[in-house]
Amino acid sequence: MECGQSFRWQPINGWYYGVVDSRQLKIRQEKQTLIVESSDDERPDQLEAFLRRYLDLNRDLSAILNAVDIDPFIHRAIETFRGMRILNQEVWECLASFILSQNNNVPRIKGMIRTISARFGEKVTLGDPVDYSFPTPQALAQAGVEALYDCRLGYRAPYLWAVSLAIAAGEFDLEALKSMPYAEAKRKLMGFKGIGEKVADCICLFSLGHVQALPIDVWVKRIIEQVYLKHNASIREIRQFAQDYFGEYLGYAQQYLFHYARTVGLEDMLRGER
DNA sequence: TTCCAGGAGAGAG
DNA sequence: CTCTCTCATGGA
Repeated sequence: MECGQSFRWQPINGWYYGVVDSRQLKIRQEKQTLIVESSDDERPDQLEAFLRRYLDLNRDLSAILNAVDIDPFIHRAIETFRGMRILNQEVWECLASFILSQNNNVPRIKGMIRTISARFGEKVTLGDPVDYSFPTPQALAQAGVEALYDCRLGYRAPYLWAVSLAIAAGEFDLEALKSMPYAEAKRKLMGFKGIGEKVADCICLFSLGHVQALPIDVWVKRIIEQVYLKHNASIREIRQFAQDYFGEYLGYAQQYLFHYARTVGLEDMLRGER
């Protein structure tokens, strides 16, 4: 919930509160049991099916972790954070959120998303705290680019607005994206201004199920350069190495390394070498 | 004050 | 193809 995939979860005295697909969820894990409340009036079996999908619980995690547990560095990350999974997020929210993420820090990304949700989303709550659904493309398109500037999105405002317009007008089919192979979906996404290679990979990994995708941000770049290659490298070289080295579950490997470097420290990773 | 943040577009070489 | 500059904003 806190590893930088979703910007919508907040820990409040032992629970996580978040908004997913227009419902507020309140969740807590007790050993092998997940305790869940939803603001939506939905059948328990449907909610369970939804969460299994969202939390990627139907995937054999140990098989993936065994496949990428190939050196002391990632081994330490895996034993520290075993259980962390790649979420299957709603595509539109993921796309819009990572447009806002560029050249930005996590607290402010969360703030921007909170602002546009409060202004253009719908209220959803279990009581306290109140939260808001992520605004639809139609809502943002209708709001106008000036209203998005007012949300302090900076130069990202026109990027988000243009994407909202294209989707609201039916010029871009989000559903079609889901059935495309990785390379095609990525290329399609990069057609938008404001979506470059890194953001496209985030969308592919966090909402389209392409676990081979590798978002290369400043942290992943540092990790591959300093821990593995031992020299500065281009994005192309980093991607080629990582694909050859970690294989088909590259996206999962990346998330463990990324989270370890950010929370424990890159220095600690480097010291971990014998 | 200066630096940096889950980058990307535009232009130059 | 790669390199460089610039783009808002706010927290450290």
